[in-house]
Amino acid sequence: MEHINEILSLDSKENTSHFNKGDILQREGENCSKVFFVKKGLLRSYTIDDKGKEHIFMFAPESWVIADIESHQFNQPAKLFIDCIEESEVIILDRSLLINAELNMDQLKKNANLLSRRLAVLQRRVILLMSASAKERYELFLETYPKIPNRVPQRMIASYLGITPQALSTIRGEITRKK
Amino acid sequence: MEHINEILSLDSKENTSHFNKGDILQREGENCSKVFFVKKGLLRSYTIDDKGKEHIFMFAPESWVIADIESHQFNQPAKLFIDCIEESEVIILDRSLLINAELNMDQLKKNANLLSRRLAVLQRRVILLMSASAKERYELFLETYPKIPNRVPQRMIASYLGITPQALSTIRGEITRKK
DNA sequence: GTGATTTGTTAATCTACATGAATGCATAGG
DNA sequence: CCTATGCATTCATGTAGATTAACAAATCAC
Repeated sequence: MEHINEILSLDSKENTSHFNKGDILQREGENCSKVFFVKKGLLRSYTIDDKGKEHIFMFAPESWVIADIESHQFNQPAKLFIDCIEESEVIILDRSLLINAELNMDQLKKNANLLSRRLAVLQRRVILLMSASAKERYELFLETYPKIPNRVPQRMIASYLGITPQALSTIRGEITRKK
Repeated sequence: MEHINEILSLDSKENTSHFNKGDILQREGENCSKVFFVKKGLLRSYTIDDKGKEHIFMFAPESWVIADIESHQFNQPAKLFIDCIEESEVIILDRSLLINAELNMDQLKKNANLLSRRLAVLQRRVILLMSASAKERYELFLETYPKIPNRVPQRMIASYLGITPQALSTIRGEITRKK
């Protein structure tokens, strides 16, 4: 998979910022057009609904890109919070760089491929949310992202799956009991 | 919004195929790498789960593009069915055209923008599926796609929202009763 | 190290939505 | 034209997962 630093041929050292666990890189409502490339560590993006409940949209481990594309595209203030689950090193880019940059053909094609991948993943996620039970979604999550669960508290996995920590705990109980 | 025929500067008449209501353009399991641009009419893509239940992934009215990006990206047989809700005129392209075509800079940038739009829409959809009630999702659907409901049976709207036709009927009852 | 906060688990209850079945209407096909 | 099939609605019942609460274990703050 192509990565944004390859695409833009970034000099990584100069552009890298360092963050501690819990540091918030973007807040809901902020006027923000940043794109975050994770060199090291683990970020997440999430919304907080009217009842104060968090809903994790995605995790971004090493070499992933994370951004609030909806807000960028519709020129709205940020809908997503983005923060650090672990101590992280992050390259922060402005979206305009990706739009206006003098990218060559090859870089543009890589970028299109990166976007297509994300689309593919989201297509799968939507279909799962509509058609699969919480247990099925959890099991598929473990298969698809086997490294994430070791680095992330259960309650965040529950939040990503769209269920409560209690429900996830029960599911985990069922799975281990069966073995 | 840029459209795929602009991007590729297609001679639309030569490439257009005609379909009747109910015609199926792609079936699950097929080895398929097509992209469909809707010149006229209305298509939809959907999965059928183990219990035989349909889950509509998207509607594609005039000037929209519809494809099974997940299957394309991961080189898998199609997961989605694609068929006609209305009599339609469709430009069928092979995905390879979009990858390998000698697109110029401008076309590539338009394509990236098109992909970003779709990502933005899917980001919103995932967040809604996780955080909003069926009623909220229905009301937002009406706001976002005000023309679709007139052209599509209720059961398909229900399927798109991830609920049963009965549940949607009850919601509609509540809404009209309040007015 | 000690108290305080966060986390994971279990259990009792509640609720949004699914399921299944019955009914009236529309549309289609012979 | 009449019958058959599909569609929307309503209602009775079932259920996955939410909510609330209680508790033990882990982590954090100082």
